[in-house]
Amino acid sequence: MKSQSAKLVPDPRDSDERLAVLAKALGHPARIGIVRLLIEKQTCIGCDIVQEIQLAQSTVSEHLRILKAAGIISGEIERPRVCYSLNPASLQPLRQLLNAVFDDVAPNPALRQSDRKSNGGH
Amino acid sequence: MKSQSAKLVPDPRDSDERLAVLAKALGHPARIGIVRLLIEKQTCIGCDIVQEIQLAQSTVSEHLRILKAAGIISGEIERPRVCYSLNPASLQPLRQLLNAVFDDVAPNPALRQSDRKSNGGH
DNA sequence: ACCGACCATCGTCGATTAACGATTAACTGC
DNA sequence: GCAGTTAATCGTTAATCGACGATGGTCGGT
Repeated sequence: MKSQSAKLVPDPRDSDERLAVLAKALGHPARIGIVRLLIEKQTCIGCDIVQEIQLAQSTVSEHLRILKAAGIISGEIERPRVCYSLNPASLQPLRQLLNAVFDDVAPNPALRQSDRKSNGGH
Repeated sequence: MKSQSAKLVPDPRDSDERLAVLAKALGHPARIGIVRLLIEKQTCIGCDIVQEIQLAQSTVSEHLRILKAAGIISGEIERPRVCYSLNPASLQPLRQLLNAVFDDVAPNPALRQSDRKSNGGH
């Protein structure tokens, strides 16, 4: 038994995996388009997505499935339609990573961004 | 003639493509790990990345190539090493999209999320 | 009770990706 | 010049992805 159920020290690799799943789910133009569509219309959308994204219905359905699996969107059944909506909280980790890239080392309170780009010599 | 050289109206699909490239480049745990490593150490790193990421040198090199191709990192040759560093500006579009996901759902006063899930009738 | 709308799933195909070892290239130091 | 270090590249293999049509299931309307 490896007995790793107790997560005293959160392995960064664990987090990497989750972040990669999120990023990968966004790693396709059609899925970016779906997300953008949901940002715009905000309210849930049904088969309109198939109209907007120029792909076969089954293909769009697959993209929706991937986004759903990553937790980025959620579909609410509303017969005979399905209403999709964004799940902003799910993207929080990825957002934090990107913010960290900008703030250089933001999440670490010890390292201020006083010398952000200075990095004088090297 | 399709005459699409003049971009009077920026096609959103164009942007989708670029965003997807960025997201896809981040869509792998090893590459997330590299980015995180660069956030931490900030200063450029050489072959230490191979040490940190538990993969063969050639594999790590390939991941670095993908990140470089997406513009997320850049490598500065410093023989016999190569110094890698993050390219924060490249991630700006993706960051903006994620911020839009958060902002657009919340601050819209017209559509409160009071009946987000309730959605009684329709 | 049937038809049509909407969506998910399955199976398939080609294209792409991930990983590795082996090799090559560029430079440092002796 | 030769050996050592570090990266990039090549070639191969297995796995995954993307797209599609076809199929089936659930509801609303007539």
